[in-house]
Amino acid sequence: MTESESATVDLEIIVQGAQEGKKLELRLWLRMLSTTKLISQEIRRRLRNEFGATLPQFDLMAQLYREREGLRLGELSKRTMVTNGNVTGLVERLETDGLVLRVTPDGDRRVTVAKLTAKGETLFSAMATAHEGWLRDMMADVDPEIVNELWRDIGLVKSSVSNHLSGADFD
Amino acid sequence: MTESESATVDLEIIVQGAQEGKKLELRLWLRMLSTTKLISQEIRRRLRNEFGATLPQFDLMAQLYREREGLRLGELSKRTMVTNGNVTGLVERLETDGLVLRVTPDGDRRVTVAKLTAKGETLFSAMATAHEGWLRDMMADVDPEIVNELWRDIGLVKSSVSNHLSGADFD
DNA sequence: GCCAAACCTTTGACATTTCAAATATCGCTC
DNA sequence: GAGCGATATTTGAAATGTCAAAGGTTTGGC
Repeated sequence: MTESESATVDLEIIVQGAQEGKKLELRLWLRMLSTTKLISQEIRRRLRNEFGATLPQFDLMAQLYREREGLRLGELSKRTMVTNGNVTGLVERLETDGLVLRVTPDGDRRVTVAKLTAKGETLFSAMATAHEGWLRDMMADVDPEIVNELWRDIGLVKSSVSNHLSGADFD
Repeated sequence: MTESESATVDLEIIVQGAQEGKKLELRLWLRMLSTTKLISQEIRRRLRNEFGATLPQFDLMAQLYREREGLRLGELSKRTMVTNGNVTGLVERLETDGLVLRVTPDGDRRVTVAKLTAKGETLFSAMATAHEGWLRDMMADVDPEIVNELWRDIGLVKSSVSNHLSGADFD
């Protein structure tokens, strides 16, 4: 029935020779990537089954939920880490579904501001509650202390990566 | 250098109220996700600029590089965590580029086996070397001890998640 | 006021992604 | 040896994703 046959897949197979103390970073990366994919797929499946929504839509609405006055599309693009062109279509579809509203402010006609509708706020609120529970469940076997450490240490990775990007990625 | 002001996008904004000891799992997830996106985008950019390849193509070739005799498409699908239908198109394009070969074994005509060509092996070998270096560079500021810990602890997360999937997904 | 540079969004071409349904083949039972 | 269920891949529709180029708008220098 499910399309994915058996899913404890292992992207990490690529490495295999890394246990000798070399390629630690590659090994970590592959495990991060496969774990993230696993969690994403689970969340996507549940969002779809229980709310008929997609993960990118959820991500976008999450940003708008925090900014009730709405956000410019460029700002949405930065916060969701999605390209401008992509945001255009995403917002378009959400507007069709009546979850998001698009407005052009008087001051600057280059700008489009997206904003959650009442319907959008209601839906997102429900999804967010469920979403948080799913994550708690999925990570139930992990000691909260470890969760905390991971949060802190992944922050170190994020900082390091941010400081070693090739493309000009600055504000 | 904290990532807060300089360009490092922040999916984590969704949380904000989590620092009080609640929603630890959500907070971790958002940081994992944003970090993974950041690294993925950097790798994608470099693969594109330096090799004219895409990340999914690289992932797929990585699996084939480890199995010189080739892999069935279903097996490729599992290992790359990509759906069957997706693998079809991916392999199709790689074959067009002369990097991969498709063969139907005599024994079972339902099956398609994909295999790297000599050209594919040469290209992947170069990409893999570069790829490993990129990761080492990006994580250069992180203590190797921490990298090791992260690898181990993310393994705990992965296990926990695997044991709490809704779809029947076991090996 | 004018114009060039900068800014914001959209568009278009293409690749990737999922899901569900369709195809094709194999294995087994009778 | 006909057919049924299981297996393996492909196909098709819709959404997401990147990138580059094109469209409007605004701004600043003159």
